[in-house]
Amino acid sequence: MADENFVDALAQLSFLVQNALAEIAGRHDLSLIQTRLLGVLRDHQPTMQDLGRHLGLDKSSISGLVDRAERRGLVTRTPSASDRRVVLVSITEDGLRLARQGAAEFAERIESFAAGLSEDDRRALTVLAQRLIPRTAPSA
Amino acid sequence: MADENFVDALAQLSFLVQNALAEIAGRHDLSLIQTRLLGVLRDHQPTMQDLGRHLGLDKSSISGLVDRAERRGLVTRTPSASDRRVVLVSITEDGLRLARQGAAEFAERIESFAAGLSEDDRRALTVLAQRLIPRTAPSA
DNA sequence: CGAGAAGGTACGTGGTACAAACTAATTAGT
DNA sequence: ACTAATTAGTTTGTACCACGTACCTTCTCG
Repeated sequence: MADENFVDALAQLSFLVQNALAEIAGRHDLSLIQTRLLGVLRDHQPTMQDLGRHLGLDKSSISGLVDRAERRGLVTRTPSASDRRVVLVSITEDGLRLARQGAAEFAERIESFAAGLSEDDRRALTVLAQRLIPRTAPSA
Repeated sequence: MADENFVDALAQLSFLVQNALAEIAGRHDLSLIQTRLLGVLRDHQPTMQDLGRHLGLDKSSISGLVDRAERRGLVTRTPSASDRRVVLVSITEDGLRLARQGAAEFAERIESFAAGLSEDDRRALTVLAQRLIPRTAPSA
């Protein structure tokens, strides 16, 4: 396939972005998955199971993930009023602050990569990227 | 920043690609990092330290990684002739086969995402992506 | 009410990553 | 040339991440 370059470019770009993400997360002593956890919790107060779906993880993995985040005071568990089996996970003030700062640093980093791109280039890249992304792609 | 969309699109795209990679690797009972290991070894016969640089890992992490891959017969260690401290890592036939097949499946998957893109779109995306990638970005 | 389904947790296993301590081989300094 | 410092790799200990399994509690449905 002459499309080797295309596939390669996307792969390298994905590593570039993920490495930036991991590096920034690490600066705050967070792993990539913990960062994603906080990212999800910024806009939702899901059940453990919801989290599993969002992050593509088994429920037992979520237990541990939330355990560790809770131990660090980034997240809290609340029993659901309507179903006593269910646990709702929320972000704390500390967690929220971390999430916001991480997001800002990430945006800044991406911008720095894109320093050589014009406004039009960025728009074009944004549109092309969005056309590749199916409806249910996981977010940060 | 009105560039929120830009950053978001790149982040989502990176997750899309990485998830595809991880899923395909998992199909062959490989982790993402093992896949990258095989990818590097396809074109090089590096020392442990070289590998650490390529993959951005500590030498102790490389030891374990190569250990596990060697146990599965995907990789071999060879002592260097010129420096008896050094170990050269090579891919085996089995490893090579796995790497090639994985790469093919990955390319196919990416193509399927890009099904809606014209030839021109792909070229444009490739060029834009390459302009974001510094010369020393890690490869698959 | 009783059987089974659903939500979470606990535990065991294995991969991943790092730092620190260690061995062996090479290179530098005098 | 001989010691001192450096370099390559491994080992060990710790922590995180992910999964499957077993288990407990709570719901739901017949």
